[in-house]
Amino acid sequence: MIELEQLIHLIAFDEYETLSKAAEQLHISQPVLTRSMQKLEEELEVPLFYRTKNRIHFNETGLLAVKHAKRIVSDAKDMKKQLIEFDRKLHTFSIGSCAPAPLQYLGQKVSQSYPQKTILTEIRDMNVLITGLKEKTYTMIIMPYSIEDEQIESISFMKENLFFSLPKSHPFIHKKAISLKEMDGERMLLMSNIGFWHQMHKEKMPNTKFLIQNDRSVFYDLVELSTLPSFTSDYVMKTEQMPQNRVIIPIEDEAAHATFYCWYLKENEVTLKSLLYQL
Amino acid sequence: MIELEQLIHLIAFDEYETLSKAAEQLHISQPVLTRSMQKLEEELEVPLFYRTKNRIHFNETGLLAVKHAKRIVSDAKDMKKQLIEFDRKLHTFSIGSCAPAPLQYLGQKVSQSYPQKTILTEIRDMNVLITGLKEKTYTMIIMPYSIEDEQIESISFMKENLFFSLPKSHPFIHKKAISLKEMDGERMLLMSNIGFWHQMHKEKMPNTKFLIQNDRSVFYDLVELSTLPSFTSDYVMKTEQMPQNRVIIPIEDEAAHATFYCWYLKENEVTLKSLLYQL
DNA sequence: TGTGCTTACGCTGCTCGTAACAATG
DNA sequence: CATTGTTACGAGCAGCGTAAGCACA
Repeated sequence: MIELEQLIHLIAFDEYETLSKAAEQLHISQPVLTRSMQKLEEELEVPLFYRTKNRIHFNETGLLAVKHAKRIVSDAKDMKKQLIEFDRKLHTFSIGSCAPAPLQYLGQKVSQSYPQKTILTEIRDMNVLITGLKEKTYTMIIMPYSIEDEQIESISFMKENLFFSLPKSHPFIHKKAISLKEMDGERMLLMSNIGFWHQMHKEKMPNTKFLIQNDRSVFYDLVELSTLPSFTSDYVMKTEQMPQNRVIIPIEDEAAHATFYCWYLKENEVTLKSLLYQL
Repeated sequence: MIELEQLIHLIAFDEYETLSKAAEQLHISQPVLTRSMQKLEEELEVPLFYRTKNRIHFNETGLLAVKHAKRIVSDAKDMKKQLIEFDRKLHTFSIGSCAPAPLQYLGQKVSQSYPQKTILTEIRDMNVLITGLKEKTYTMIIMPYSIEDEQIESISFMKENLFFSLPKSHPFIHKKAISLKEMDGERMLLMSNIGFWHQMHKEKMPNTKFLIQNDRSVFYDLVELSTLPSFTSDYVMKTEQMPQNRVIIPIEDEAAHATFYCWYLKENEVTLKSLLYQL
């Protein structure tokens, strides 16, 4: 059987035009190349070169052989790449989410249920998530509504309710609840990367100027030191310390109350059983 | 780089299910297979097997690896086959003809012009010839009419005229010429494998019973020893000895006079120059 | 106890690089 | 005489098979 190494030599000779140069590029001695090509011809049982005493170049069969060789060698390299990628996916639990809170929660649960797996989490637009789930980029996605179709199953696993976080100087601090519309028109602090909540804010509060913060600690500093209103949620309040100088007021709108669902492919139900049991 | 041999081992293990059986089939010792598979895993940088102390079988990645391996190995084997076939075609001058006489003539010319080439000659139906020329099964074909299109060029190179060969007892022996129609209705001796002439005979002499002979020497014996009419041609008479007891009469019909043309692909014009010059 | 995989070990022979040689321009 | 390809030669080690070890049914 021919060897891949011989094919690599062949391709190098095609590229560098003389055996000497090819040998140099391959970091082998030139006689090795001579023999390698001789042996390849023997094994293929066809001549691949025209030879004169100190010059060698491809004949037509040789040129055809190069084409085959390139394909085979690239296939072999592809094989390695694809297997590594496949193996990586086997050991990765990939979660895509429409919002940060349920992602954080689910991430914890997954790392408990599958301690040997790498966990990969992302916040993305909902249409991207659905495509990704079907294409198996994601093992599981988190969505704010449920589904049940031929491929996909879903279960609810947490709720999140938004609140206004107002400075004590704010005129609304004595209200029992406030609507988004009532608050619209001010300037507000807002974290970036909050998934579908961001879209909701833009829609329901079109006249508000959101001062978007990428850095979590900067955001909290500003909440503490400024009189700008901001949002918070019951999940955030459970997991993070609240500043003292703020009044928390419920939001009336339906849109500020989300129920989150895990979506997963039915074909993965068995593998996911232990996790689903936890939720 | 992985080796094709390792992939062959992998495929054998897939087929025979235990290393021992695969090793036996491959005519190698079993430890060689153990090491070969270990090394393959190392080089691919992924585990391919589940192992217990005395049992080994594929994991999911391994099954995928087998698929890749099968493709690569079969490609490598294909490479050899295709190169051999390509090389063979390079050294073969293949002629297809509609009739035997011009084929014999052209065959001689070709073997003079390309003494290093293998010459392959066939008599086939004309539509088969044309397809074969386009598909490069034939280097050149011989047809009874000319052509000139985008791909194909043709030149005339010989004529052949048929004659009746009659026993001296035949009533027509004093005629200057006879038509096919006049002779129709008798029994006649005919060689097989005479290409398009056969079709012509059947069309122009529908009431004649042709006694077809496969063996050339039997045909000549019958011509000599029987009183059955037969055909001959100016080309045949030039190259073969004529029996004494026969009278040769020209045939009137156009259909009994053929001009033969070499057809070849324009792209081959350069390669064929020395031959074309001879014709 | 037989089957199957892995590891240990020693030997063979393959393949490497160096060197010498031949041809070419 | 610099460049290139082929052949000769000796050394090193890669990979082979045998044998021993270990687990399992």
